[in-house]
Amino acid sequence: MKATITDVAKRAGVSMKTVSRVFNNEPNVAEKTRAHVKAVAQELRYSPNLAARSLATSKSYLLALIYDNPSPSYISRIQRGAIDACREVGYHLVVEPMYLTDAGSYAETVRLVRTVLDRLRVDGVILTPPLSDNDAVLEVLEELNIKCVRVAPSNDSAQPFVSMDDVNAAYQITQYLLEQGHKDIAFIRGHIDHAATHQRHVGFMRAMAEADLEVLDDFIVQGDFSFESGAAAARQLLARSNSQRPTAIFASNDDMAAAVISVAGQMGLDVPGEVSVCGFDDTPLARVVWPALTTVRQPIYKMGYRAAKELLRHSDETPAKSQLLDFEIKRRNTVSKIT
Amino acid sequence: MKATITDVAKRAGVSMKTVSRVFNNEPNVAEKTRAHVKAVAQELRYSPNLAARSLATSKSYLLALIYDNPSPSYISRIQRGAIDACREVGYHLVVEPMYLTDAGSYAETVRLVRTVLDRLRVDGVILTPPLSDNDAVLEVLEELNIKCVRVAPSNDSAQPFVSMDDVNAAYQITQYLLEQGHKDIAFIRGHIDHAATHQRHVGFMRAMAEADLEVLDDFIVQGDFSFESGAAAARQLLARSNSQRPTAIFASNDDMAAAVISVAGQMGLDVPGEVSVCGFDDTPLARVVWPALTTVRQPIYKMGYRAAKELLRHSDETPAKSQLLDFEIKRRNTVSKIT
DNA sequence: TAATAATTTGACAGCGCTGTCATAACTCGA
DNA sequence: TCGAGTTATGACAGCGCTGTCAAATTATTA
Repeated sequence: MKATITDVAKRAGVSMKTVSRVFNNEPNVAEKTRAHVKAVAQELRYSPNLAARSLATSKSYLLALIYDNPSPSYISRIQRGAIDACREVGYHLVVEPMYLTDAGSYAETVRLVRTVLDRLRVDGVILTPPLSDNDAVLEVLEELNIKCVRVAPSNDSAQPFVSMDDVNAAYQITQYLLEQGHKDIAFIRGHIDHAATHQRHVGFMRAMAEADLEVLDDFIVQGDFSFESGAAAARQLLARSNSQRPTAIFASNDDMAAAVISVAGQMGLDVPGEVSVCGFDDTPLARVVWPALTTVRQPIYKMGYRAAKELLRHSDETPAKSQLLDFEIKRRNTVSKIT
Repeated sequence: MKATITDVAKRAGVSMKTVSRVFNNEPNVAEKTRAHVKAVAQELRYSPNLAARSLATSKSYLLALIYDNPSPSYISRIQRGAIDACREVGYHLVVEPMYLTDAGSYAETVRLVRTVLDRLRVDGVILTPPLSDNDAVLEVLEELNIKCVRVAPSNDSAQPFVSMDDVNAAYQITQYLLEQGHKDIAFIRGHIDHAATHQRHVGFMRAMAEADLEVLDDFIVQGDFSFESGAAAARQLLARSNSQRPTAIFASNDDMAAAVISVAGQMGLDVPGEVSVCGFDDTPLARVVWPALTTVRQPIYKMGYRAAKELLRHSDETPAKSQLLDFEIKRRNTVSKIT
């Protein structure tokens, strides 16, 4: 049915091994032979069988993206980046969501990770937050001896990671608020399991401290990155009387920021006239809400790309390297100057 | 390093074949033997090697999700459904985005599909719109003899599909608008390549026709499912003077509907007081905009699940079966009664 | 030109599993 | 108790490829 390497070899009048060499770009094949084999292969529509290759080399030519993150836009950007990197070298990406809550017990999830990896024997794993900080998962990976790159982790296990400087980004966007004359700035924290939650908080506090501004306890509200939690936080913050109300709210992601805008609208408060808002992430949502959200653009696609790239690197070259990517403050229309 | 079937066989004092039988739930193994083998396998932390299995059976235990759809939320719901179905039988999902425009020429994309499938030899493919109607891709699949299930297609190639009744859904939501007393209803069409675009249009027209209402040409505006296209359409529709303006706008997806709400807000028009809006899809966005959007809930997760399930069915059972799933009208806050 | 080195090629085993088919071990009824 | 029928088990080849290592060919040098 499908042409095999043997077919090509026979037809080209060479050994299987030579065909193999050609398809793996190995050296020591005469240019003439190489061209000929390629031609024959093309003619026969031959393409190597991954399974056989995999069995022979004990590599799977597969990377896994393991995630437990409810944001489709985040995941899909990571995914896209990873796939693009995979394609450059003929790899493929298998996606494995791990919804800890769904699966019942925590231990059960770890077991699922193990099962999946045990069977597939992928050549590398990309872990997104909050899984990138999950020690149990990391342990399984180590035990199974599978390379992994973590996206935006906080703890420093030995594993390499790709990340951006969340602290600095939060610091900078807070500074921007400060420059616009805001002093009474509230902060909505993200999900407590995410490393970024703490980092962004730290960045915010640092900027405020440097400006010698005190932050009221009441102006720090815990959210969980969901729209609903943002709405609840906003209601709490905006319910105050005029003089008591923050002039700006920095929500630590876009969903929560969108909720703030929405709640403000419902309460008849003009954004950015009466209250300024910033988010974090630059999800598609940020451009879709009105007014368009001032936020931090995370290089999410690039993180996925770089993570996969790192996994795909021949490890005999330079040692694994973690990377910090650039972010960008997107000034749009939800922040006004205070005079 | 990793335990193989031979190790288990030796340790359990049986042949490899018996171990194999146990792991494939084949009959004709004594209960006692079965239990013993399982115990030994557990002890050795054995799990079968997919690649070897794949080579021996010429099945890959892999399904592919091939898509060319810019909506992360759509894709991620399909993906999730498909993965859940895969897990039930130990399969895995590899994702392969195909961005026709990115790749340059159209032919090149088809070539990419072929390359990817040629190498991976997945056991089945799920195609989402608009790829589900792409004849060139379908042809490649046929030629490679790979099973496929299409999600929400329009044309009827022989391939099975999962879908919902878009015509009927559009019909029903239009009727709902009609029941609320609206007569001047505008419709924003989706991307012209998507089958759903036409189906929803048909449903809308049917409801209007049955109510003996004429639809002005100007009240049918072409969009492309993007927020921006929805905004443009909305500006055009809402710029009219009061008496000329539609009292309701039915956008054929949520992104465009969100744009309508946003533009209305910018123009100082109250939603739903002065203009009612409905969308289609029930994306997360629908609950996040304000007021919350009245829309049609598509069973997207379920489509992914069913599509994979169909692919995974032993084809010797009943023949391939296409399925039409249920939708649901979500009445939220963007439609008001006209008196 | 012969000897040596470098390059190119191929034979063959084996990666871990399952399909086929033969054999062994049981049932059970007469 | 003996075979016929049934169930349980195993030997072995081979899926399509690559790693190893030896052989053949070509290039280089003295």
